[in-house]
Amino acid sequence: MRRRKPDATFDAITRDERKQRTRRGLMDAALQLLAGERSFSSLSLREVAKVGGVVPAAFYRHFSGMDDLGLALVDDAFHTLHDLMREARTAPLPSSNLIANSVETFLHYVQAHRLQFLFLAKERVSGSSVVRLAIRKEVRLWVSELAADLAVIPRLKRLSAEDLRMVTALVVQCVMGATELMLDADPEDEEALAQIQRQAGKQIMLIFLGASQWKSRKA
Amino acid sequence: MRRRKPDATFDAITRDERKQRTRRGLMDAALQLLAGERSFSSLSLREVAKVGGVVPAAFYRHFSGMDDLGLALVDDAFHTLHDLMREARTAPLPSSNLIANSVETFLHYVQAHRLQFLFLAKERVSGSSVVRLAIRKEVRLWVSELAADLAVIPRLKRLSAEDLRMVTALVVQCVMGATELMLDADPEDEEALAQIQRQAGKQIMLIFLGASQWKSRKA
DNA sequence: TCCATCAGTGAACATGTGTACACAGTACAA
DNA sequence: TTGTACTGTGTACACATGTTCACTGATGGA
Repeated sequence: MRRRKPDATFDAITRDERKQRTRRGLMDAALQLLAGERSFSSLSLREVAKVGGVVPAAFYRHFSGMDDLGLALVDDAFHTLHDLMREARTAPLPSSNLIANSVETFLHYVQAHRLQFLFLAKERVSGSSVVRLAIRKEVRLWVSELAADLAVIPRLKRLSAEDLRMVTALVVQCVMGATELMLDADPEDEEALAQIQRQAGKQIMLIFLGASQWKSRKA
Repeated sequence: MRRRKPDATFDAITRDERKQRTRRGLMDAALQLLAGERSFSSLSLREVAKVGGVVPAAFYRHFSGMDDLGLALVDDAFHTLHDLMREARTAPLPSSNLIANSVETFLHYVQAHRLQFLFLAKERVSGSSVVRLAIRKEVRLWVSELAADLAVIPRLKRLSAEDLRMVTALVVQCVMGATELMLDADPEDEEALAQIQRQAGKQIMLIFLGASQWKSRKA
């Protein structure tokens, strides 16, 4: 019997490894189906199983149902996002046009993980309540982290905690909006993508401009 | 045998009127089903027909399919929104805290037409491409209108057309974000709603603050 | 070597789905 | 009053769906 599979390396195919692979396959199948105009809640278990190259019943060996798959996708996507944030924090900070650079970095990242962010953008607002709440929780967490990061910027130091969070929420909203636009745009159309990126950059700069003047007006 | 309709007047039931009524019934049925955690694309024609109090086949007397119903709902919802805008334009303009007032008015309106805005918020990002594109088109139109309205504000007069649109888009994004939050919140929880409203008001004031300083920095 | 474990199979089920059709009752124009 | 147009009904069909079950065959520990 054949044990060689045309894999990258000699297959050290432990059973667990194989299981992880089909699990991943199911998740990718769902993402791929989502890439079109479908929404996660309109996907059927059988459909996902078929694209994942597995019989419906086998689906249950990995997930208890579609909701479970959804939660796994949420975890996965935010893991990706978390990686970006960590990476960005340890990178050198050219304070000259930090904002434009950050926005550019972020949106490139979105492009590179298009399907995952597409999933998040869609299900954040329309998914089953389990999935939706999971996403919202993670987004809130993200806002908190970002607020902590922004707190060290001199111009924003004077803001109260509440106002800082308000500003951060606005920034995140702006970024999410730009993300949605990018996901809706043709991924090949470089110019359109650049345009979206430019506008988002301007908007965030404007927010910071407003924020730097904020307290003085209230005081 | 048909049920009595407890209408305001004796029913002067012309046939057209009756037809409009069941058509409306189907649209309301869809909205009501959407009120839960469902998304429009996961609704079935039969389901809508049942809640609308009509047999599946009768559905086709009013819509050619679910997509058609979706488009009708988009039209309807934006008609509602358009009414608000017109109303707001003709209202007296207390320029003192115009922003806070406008935000309050808008968000109250959202509450009053909860189901329609819920539909828009969900399908804007996740629906079938026909419905989604229809919504995006209307939103762009709305941004244009709003930009024209904002162009007369003294502080914003100096902005270029492109920058004005950029600012307006940011305002709209902020409002849509607040709308989503309201739709997710418990409609009974007055305090939570007020909190969302307050934050949105602050955010928009901050945007205007930034906008009023914008050109001077570029010049 | 042997054998328990377990990812994946294939068939079966009850139910839900979109759509088509002939039909029924009635508003309305003639 | 009569006839027609038309909204809504009931039934039927072919197919998709979620979930279950007994099964198979390879893996990997003993």
